[in-house]
Amino acid sequence: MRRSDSDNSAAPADAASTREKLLEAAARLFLERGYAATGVSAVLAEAGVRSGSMYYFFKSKDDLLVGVLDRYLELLRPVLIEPVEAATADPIDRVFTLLAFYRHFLVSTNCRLGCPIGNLALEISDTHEEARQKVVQNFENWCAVVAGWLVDAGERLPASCDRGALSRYVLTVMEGGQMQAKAQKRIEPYDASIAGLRDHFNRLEAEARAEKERNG
Amino acid sequence: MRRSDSDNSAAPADAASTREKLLEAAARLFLERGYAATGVSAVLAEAGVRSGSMYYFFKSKDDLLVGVLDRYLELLRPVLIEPVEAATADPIDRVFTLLAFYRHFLVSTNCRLGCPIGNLALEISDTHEEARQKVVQNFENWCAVVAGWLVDAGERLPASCDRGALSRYVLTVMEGGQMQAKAQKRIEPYDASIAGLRDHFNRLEAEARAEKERNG
DNA sequence: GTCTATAGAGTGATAGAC
DNA sequence: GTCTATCACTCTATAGAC
Repeated sequence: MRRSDSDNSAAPADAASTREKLLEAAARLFLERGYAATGVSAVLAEAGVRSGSMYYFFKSKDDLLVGVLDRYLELLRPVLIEPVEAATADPIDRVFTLLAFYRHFLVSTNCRLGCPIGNLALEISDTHEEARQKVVQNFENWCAVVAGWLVDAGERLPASCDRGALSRYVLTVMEGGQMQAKAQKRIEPYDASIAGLRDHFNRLEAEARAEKERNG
Repeated sequence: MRRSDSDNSAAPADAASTREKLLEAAARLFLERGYAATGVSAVLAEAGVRSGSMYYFFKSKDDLLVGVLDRYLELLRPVLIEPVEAATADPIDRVFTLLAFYRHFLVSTNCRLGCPIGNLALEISDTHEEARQKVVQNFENWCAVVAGWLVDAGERLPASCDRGALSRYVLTVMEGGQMQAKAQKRIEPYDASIAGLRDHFNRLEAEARAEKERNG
């Protein structure tokens, strides 16, 4: 399957690179300005790509959005989860290390941007069905990882504590905290939200310890 | 100041009504489609008003957005707080009655729309400064009311518990829960979020009771 | 696969008569 | 205060040469 000899059609050059540049530019602009407020022409300018090329890879602006959300699905583990697991061994600490990663991103952008998935979730869920499903998948995968850590925490959480439900609660607090940080352009609301969650975890861990003592 | 005799200029007819219709239409459409995705012409059609009239009351689309957020500031007490306080006397229960009001709104729209303020918060905070400040004011007023209830709860919460911080945490959970409900088009994620918060409150109340016992 | 050129509809906003 | 008409621009998307 060499393409160098008699393949005189569609010479791919670096096809991946063009597609990549479009996804990267679109992701950045959708995050900075929102989906509807970002014109295709802005994506093209940012990517240094011409209209014809974009519509070769993506059949519409909507399709580009779906591509961006697919990219986020791919990036979850290498960009977020693996660094967290490498940095932190303790399963409960991993949850808060993950939340600290988001904090770092917030601070490094002066709290202007917020969560890429969360922003799109609210903007497009009711009007772009395919993209909405990708948002849900992003949330699901995120929660599955966190739920795994909570399962790893074993007896450090009460036996009655539903790990899946708690992982979704962690997402709730993370997104709610980022929303307020973005609105206020200050990190404090995010920190306060995580502190609230930390307090909740402390109480869950205390209950688990008491449980353990009672049972010998 | 009668306007019926020699006032041959700018006969106000029902000026308020036109402005009102525009705000109502804009609020509905911004909620259903988002700010950027809503054209001025759609607002005009929905309100049954012509372009010239709109630009008499609002100097730009942005200005209309600010007007909508001002309207939400006005509506907080009559539409949300007063009904909650009328329905529920217990200060801590009032918090969860308020959260149940949002649940009702979510369910009644099949979880399609979410929180009007939260949606706009993420869409416009980074690009529309004046509107962003109105969003912040909406959040502040909401939290001030909730914080007041938490203060009313007195010794039912631990002495060390910061009521203002807790009110913001309640907002965090409410917004994060609505985001997931909207993304999934199901009420369950919202209910699970509120259940998580309820569990946290239960533990805070338990600690307050233990505190009280210790101190006589 | 990439380019240019452009279609065709829609955008926010304004002017000026009434 | 409301109306019509319209400007100047941007939007997404496509056609067809290379």
